[in-house]
Amino acid sequence: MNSAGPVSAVLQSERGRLLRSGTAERVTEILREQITGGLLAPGVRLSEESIGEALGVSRNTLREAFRLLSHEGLVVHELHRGVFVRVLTAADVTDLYLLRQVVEGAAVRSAARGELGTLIATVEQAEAAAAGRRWGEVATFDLQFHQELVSLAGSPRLDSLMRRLLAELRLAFHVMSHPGEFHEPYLLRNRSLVSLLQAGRADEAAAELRAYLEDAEAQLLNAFQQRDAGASTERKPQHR
Amino acid sequence: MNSAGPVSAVLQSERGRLLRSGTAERVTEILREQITGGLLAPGVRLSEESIGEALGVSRNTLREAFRLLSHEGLVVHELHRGVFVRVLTAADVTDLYLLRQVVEGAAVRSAARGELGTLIATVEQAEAAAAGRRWGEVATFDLQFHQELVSLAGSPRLDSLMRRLLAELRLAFHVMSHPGEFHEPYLLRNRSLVSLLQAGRADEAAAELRAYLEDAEAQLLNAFQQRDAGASTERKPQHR
DNA sequence: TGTAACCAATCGTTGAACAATCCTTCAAGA
DNA sequence: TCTTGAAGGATTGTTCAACGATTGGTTACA
Repeated sequence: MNSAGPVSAVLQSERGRLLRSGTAERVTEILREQITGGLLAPGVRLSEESIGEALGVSRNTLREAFRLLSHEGLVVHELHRGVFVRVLTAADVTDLYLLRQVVEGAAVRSAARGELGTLIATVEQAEAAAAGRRWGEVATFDLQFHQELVSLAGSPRLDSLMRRLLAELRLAFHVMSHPGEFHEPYLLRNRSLVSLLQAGRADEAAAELRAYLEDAEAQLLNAFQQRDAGASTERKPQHR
Repeated sequence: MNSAGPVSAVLQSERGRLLRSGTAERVTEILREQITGGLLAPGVRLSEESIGEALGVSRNTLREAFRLLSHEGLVVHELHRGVFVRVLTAADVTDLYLLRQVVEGAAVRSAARGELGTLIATVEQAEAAAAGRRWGEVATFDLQFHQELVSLAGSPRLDSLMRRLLAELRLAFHVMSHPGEFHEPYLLRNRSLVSLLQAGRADEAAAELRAYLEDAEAQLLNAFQQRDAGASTERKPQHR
């Protein structure tokens, strides 16, 4: 029983890194990265044969990965037709932002007595990236900021929910002409959000967050309206 | 265009049931039912060979189903060891109820202007089941009530989140001696919750819900403490 | 022009095979 | 007695090949 000392505790935290493996999981990660990164555009069909060959895995293993991605909402599985990178609708955006309001709102309320150090660091990284006009990083750090905000709640399930939520949201970002720059104006608001939290003004922080999300949603929906308006004139059959 | 009447709407809602097929999905449903129903007890190992043979599906198909259940948190997948029905900890219960507070709290706030008809019907079905001492049905209708409460928010993602949440929660119920009767005292509170919503007293409804969930969580945690206390004396190796 | 029949491509599922890993057992040694 | 180490069997991880089922497109025909 004395073996359950600090050594054991440290090792236990590392255990996950050892056990986690599995080709299917790794394939899932790769595909998720490609999809959220925009390399696999929404609407594209993911053929079992071609992708399996490209990654050097068998169809069965690939199918396990597809099932996971389908469960996360990043791809859509249509029977006997294959899996397609999901094409989000305006309704999806609305739904995603409703969820963000709920999740991040709850996180902010419980973040008053949290450790804000990592949050501040991320804000500064984002600002540095914006100063250097590295828009890709700006987007990454912006999303990371909100992920860390939720993690202050200390709930594993809220964390993974937020992670999936943001992954889906990245699908939506790709409809815009300049997805990276989209995030830039919100860095100031991230900064002020942290300031309010530091000052312990939780109510104001919640209000600021709500307005933040409403604005971002409106801006995204606007981009979607432009896309849908153009879709009727241009010929751009996603599929079906 | 006149064909897009009520008939079309009904058929469209049923379309999913037609298109959805796939052995893996059906296997997933069966296993999920068995697990949440308690027939496959927490800690039990799900052997690929035996279950595959019992259901008459191949190992590959079964593994796809396992991946989905693992993603839902109903089973735990350990590399090269197999999948096990999840054994929840007290921390899991706390986390699940934190999520319920967030999700159902948000739902109640947006339920004031909702249609409460189905909600009332479910309460009455639960009360009838309780009068007949059909505890299994009481539990089912109680959970259905909360599912319908969330569905008032009109968010597909919130719906599926709540569905998975309740499925996991059922895992926790099985640690109690009389899982069915556990729900009975809460039927009164479901009823009063609806009454408050009908009266448009949203704030009081939210407060009632919060207290409701706090009580249920405490009761569940109590059952878990009893289990963990007994586990140290009895020899009851779940696995490992 | 429209419809029916055909055909190629792909998915859905199965079964078998082999490697990798884990668990159990048992024996050897301190 | 306790720990360590070495088989051995059992189960999972992954691949491969096969065949039926479904889909989408193309051709032939009325």
